[in-house]
Amino acid sequence: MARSDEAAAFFLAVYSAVREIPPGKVTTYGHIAKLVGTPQRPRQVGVCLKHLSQDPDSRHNHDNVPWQRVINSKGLISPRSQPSGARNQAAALEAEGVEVSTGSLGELSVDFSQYGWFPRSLPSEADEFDDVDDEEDEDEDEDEP
DNA sequence: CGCTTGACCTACG
DNA sequence: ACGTAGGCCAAGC
Repeated sequence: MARSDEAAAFFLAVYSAVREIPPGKVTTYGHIAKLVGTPQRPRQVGVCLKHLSQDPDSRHNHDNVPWQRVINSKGLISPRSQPSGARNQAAALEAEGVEVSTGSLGELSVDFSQYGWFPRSLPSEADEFDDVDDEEDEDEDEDEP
């Protein structure tokens, strides 16, 4: 198995995981990284999405992968380098029905307690989350020794 | 062909 | 609660 294939598999895994995110919900890069089996490589997830947005001809693009539903662990949208991208992502999230709060510095924050999609119980994703009532469905089908 | 940056996260001080 | 440090891999220069 060549490393290139591994990388490609990682890309596909990320796209697949992101695609699993239901509309109106958001998740973090770290969570996606865990879902793909690489909890120690959240950056690559972002890299995948970045290339994804510039790959309209590829099998995976904006229309196929809801990259906008992926944000950082702080509950804030990564400003990439310019607020344009983050702002666009926020707009897309709002279009999905996700409420995005804008800070004075132009920071876009999303409430995980409301729109956070987290299959399987994950450790402290955020800090200030005491009670999270179950509302969505949950599936467990993997194998973890 | 090698160094730097980056849509990040967790842990430690 | 915030700042710093370490890790990890790919794309860009």
